[in-house]
Amino acid sequence: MADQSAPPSSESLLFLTDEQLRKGIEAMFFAYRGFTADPDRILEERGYGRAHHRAVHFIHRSPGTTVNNLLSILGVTKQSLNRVLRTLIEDGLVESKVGTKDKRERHLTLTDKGRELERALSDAQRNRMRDAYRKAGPEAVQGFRQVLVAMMDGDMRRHYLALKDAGQ
Amino acid sequence: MADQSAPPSSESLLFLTDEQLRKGIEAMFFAYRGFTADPDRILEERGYGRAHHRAVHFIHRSPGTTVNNLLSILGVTKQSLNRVLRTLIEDGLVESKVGTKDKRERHLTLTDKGRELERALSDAQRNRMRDAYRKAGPEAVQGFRQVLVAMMDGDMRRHYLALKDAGQ
DNA sequence: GTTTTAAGTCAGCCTTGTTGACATTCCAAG
DNA sequence: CTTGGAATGTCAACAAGGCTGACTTAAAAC
Repeated sequence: MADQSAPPSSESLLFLTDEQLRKGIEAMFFAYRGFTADPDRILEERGYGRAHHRAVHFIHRSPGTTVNNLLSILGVTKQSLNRVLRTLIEDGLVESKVGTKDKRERHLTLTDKGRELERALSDAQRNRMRDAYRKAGPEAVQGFRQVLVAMMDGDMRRHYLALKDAGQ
Repeated sequence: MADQSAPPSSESLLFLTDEQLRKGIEAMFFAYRGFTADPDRILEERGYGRAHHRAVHFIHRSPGTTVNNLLSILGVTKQSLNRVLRTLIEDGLVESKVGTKDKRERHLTLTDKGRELERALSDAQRNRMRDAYRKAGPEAVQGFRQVLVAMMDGDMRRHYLALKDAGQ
């Protein structure tokens, strides 16, 4: 599924100067700032940080996910995640239910309050993304996603592709 | 939400469902991990962090830049930057020279040792970027950059565009 | 001569990452 | 039934790298 598109074999020469690549790197750096700017503002108002955002996002995306699964998606230690998760549970944004089949596992879901925060964050981020897409045009969107996927490490690509997708 | 599986091919109206936007957001998140993974490894070996990388990158990019200019590009406080800059100067990677015209200013340049680190970091990062570009194809590269630029905040876009560019 | 600007420094705080050690629970294999 | 190991949680300590606020020094600007 990863790469079956026509390899640029025949004219596989992309003229990629160091300067062009450098501009790509810098674009990534500056764009990521924009990407996180709106959520950061909302989070700060409510006393949370990016770590909370990430947790809320992926719990929303995969309701009932286990702590271990979340750990491997987020790529942090359980101690680090636990601190964040604990405050979210205490504040009533996340619910942790002991597994029925395997009672060692905890299944995480958002509460109404948690969904409300997720809404606010993802609305802001989607608006930014939509504006960027509109400015760049439909063809750009395709290319954007393709390059990003190609930039991921294998593990992360696997996680990315595993997320429920309502079609490209 | 019934059926949006058809890609909006070359339509000027973008059908941007929440799901599509969400996948873009997640792609950005996972890709940024890949983007920083290689430099992070190199930095760790040498006892530096991403903050050092950013400083070294932009000093290399704009030799002789002042501290104030660097501050506005990086978007951090001078106390934060100073801590990083001090270790780089102590370790002999960066040189700080009093300005000739305005003696309040310090002009920052990389030493040979600094250039060596910058080389290692940017080689790794460019290789990743080049591979991603190759996998995605030439048209994707255009779109990638366009969306990223559109995603930047105004200030950052200004900085980005101001960086010397040896042509697209 | 006063004010403003550029830079540096000190102290302290916060978030979010890390290790390491250890307790608990409980599934599953022997 | 017992035990090993997996999944989770928790405590403590630490580090990087953000932040604010207060303050100094030097030089430029007015």
